[in-house]
Amino acid sequence: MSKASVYDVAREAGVSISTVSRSFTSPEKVSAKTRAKVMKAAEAMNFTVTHTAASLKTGRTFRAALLVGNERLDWFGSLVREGLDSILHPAGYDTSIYPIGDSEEQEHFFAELPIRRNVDLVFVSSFDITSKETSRLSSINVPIIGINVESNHDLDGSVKIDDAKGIQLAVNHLLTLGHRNIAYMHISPKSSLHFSSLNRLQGFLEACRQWPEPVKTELIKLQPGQDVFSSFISQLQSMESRPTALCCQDDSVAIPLLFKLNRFRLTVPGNLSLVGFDDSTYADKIGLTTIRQDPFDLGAKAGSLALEFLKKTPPKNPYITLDTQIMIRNTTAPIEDTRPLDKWACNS
Amino acid sequence: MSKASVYDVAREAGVSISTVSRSFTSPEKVSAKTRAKVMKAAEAMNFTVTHTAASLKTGRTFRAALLVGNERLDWFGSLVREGLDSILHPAGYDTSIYPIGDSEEQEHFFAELPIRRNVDLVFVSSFDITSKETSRLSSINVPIIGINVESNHDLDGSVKIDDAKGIQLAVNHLLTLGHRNIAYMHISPKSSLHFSSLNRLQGFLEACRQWPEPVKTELIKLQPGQDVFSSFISQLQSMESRPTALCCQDDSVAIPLLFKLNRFRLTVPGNLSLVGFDDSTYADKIGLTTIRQDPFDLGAKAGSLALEFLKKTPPKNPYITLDTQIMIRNTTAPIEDTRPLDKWACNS
DNA sequence: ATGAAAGCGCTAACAG
DNA sequence: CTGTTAGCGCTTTCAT
Repeated sequence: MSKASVYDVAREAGVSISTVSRSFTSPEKVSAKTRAKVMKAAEAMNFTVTHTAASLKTGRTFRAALLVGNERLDWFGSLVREGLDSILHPAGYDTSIYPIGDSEEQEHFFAELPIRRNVDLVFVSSFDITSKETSRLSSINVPIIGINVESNHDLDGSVKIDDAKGIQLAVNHLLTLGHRNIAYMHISPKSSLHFSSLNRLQGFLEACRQWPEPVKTELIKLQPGQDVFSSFISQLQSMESRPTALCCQDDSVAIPLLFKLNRFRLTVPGNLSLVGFDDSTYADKIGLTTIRQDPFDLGAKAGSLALEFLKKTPPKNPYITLDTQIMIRNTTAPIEDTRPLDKWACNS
Repeated sequence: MSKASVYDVAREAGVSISTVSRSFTSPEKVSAKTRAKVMKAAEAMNFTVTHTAASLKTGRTFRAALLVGNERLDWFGSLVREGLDSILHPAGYDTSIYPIGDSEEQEHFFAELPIRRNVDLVFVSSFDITSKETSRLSSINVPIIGINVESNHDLDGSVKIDDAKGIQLAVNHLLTLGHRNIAYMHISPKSSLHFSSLNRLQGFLEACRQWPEPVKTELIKLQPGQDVFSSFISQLQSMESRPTALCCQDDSVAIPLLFKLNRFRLTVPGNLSLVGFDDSTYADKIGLTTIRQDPFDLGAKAGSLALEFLKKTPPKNPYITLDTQIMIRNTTAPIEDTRPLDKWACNS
């Protein structure tokens, strides 16, 4: 039976209910002997503290909400979640996901704010939340931590990476290898106007511009759902000069492309140096040079940050930017090793 | 302020707290006019029902626990979670993950059963739980649903796929294409003795055996972390005859292998037909023939099942097996199109 | 249809 | 160190 309450345990152990309660919540306030008695009785009766009842008294729910966009939780989202949980769960917090998807759903959520008084902590992960919404969110009076969101406005804390700096790592690697004609492939921003895509694109352009020698850049747009390889080959035709290197917005475009290139005998890095972004699934096994970010760590850092707020010792700097790192593997090579791209692009 | 309670709303609306409560929990028991008043006041004061307080009275926590192994939540796990949430969240349930990892953690969890009286629903997803544990779990007296677990013992319901049947689909496809020498590549079971790997392996063997003509089979073992391609090539050397087709335990071994094969100019399906399992990330974009399962659906079905139990209308058949499907793409071809494997395998 | 009142199971003063 | 007591915010009979 799962019906034992503090009263039952108290009776069984021959103590008062407060002693039972204390044995669980602040063991140091109970003599070892008494506690032992209590614990024994509790065990025998399969007693467990009911969180919901405790919440009522303490005002803490030990719940956290993770707000995400309604896209399928991808590589990034799942890892963020895990990182968060890795910190929060041991601290006694349960995290649930609140998908804030289409704008109707979103409107409803922010109007009702169903999490008000039901969570102690709110995390907002990389979705396009307006500042009006954040400010409304802040009315629930619990710490709000952003994970990979653009602005820190009305956020108690945030953890993010510097996308522009990341792509700069990629560009500089290519420039150092001697490449002077570099393309950037990205998903058409009209459909997914996530700021981090924008930052990567701008970071790419900026990094090329800053190089002392002239660097030629080409932009390749991808419609969502469109075949990466076909788009690449098609848009190559209309370029006046062919790039020797290609930066991709993220691994999820680089990997299928790399795959098709291999399949159609276009060698990488022989014909083209290729860089991804994320260091996500398969990047390592496949040998893709890419920019590494660690979503698990983003989540974990966000969790720790949040816990600090709860301790009433507000962290000195609650706005964290994590470093990215370039993982140099087998898809980039010096320009000397690269045959001119136009040798093959036209008749493929 | 987030402090409005039923009392505040009652005062504001000029009604009793019971009326406020009823307006939210059973609106039909309140006259439309009164309800309107209540709702207006509630809105004005940003009132939201506090779940924890409600739980205390109703005995329902509106929480669910998803027990998983401690491996990183992968493609499968994340999708199961999402599917579960897609049903449970709209029904008012919050799901949190309880990683039951190393055996110490596991022991502690099952000894303490910290979720007792704290969740209304328990899901157990694909990890190796012993029947003793399941039975202990069932002592908490809430519906327990298995997702992709082997035995239904002590489980109120379960949702799974038939792994053996799935791999059979793959084998029969290859046999129909004329292949009579088929290899199976799997991760060494000593490290991950998940039953579904075992079922796939056995299903493979069984399917080959059942074919009216003699079929030669080869088993290729993979140590976790070991390079797939190197293992493949190495073990090929010691085979007396070379397979023309290869079934992989799952896409996560097929994809890197396919990639390396392409890179090293070993054509698929020209030299070898290749089949994966899962239809996971990139399988589609890359054109991998594979067996499709839908973890999202597994989760969703599990969620619906659980909800039925809560309605006190136990579903007639709570043990569901979902179908798998073969996705025929570009990595399999008739035997006539396949050059003998030994033409290239030895000098690569 | 509405209100009064009694807890749900726990924690946290406050006493002793 | 331990016990008594008063709620936390809600739901739910039971009256009216």
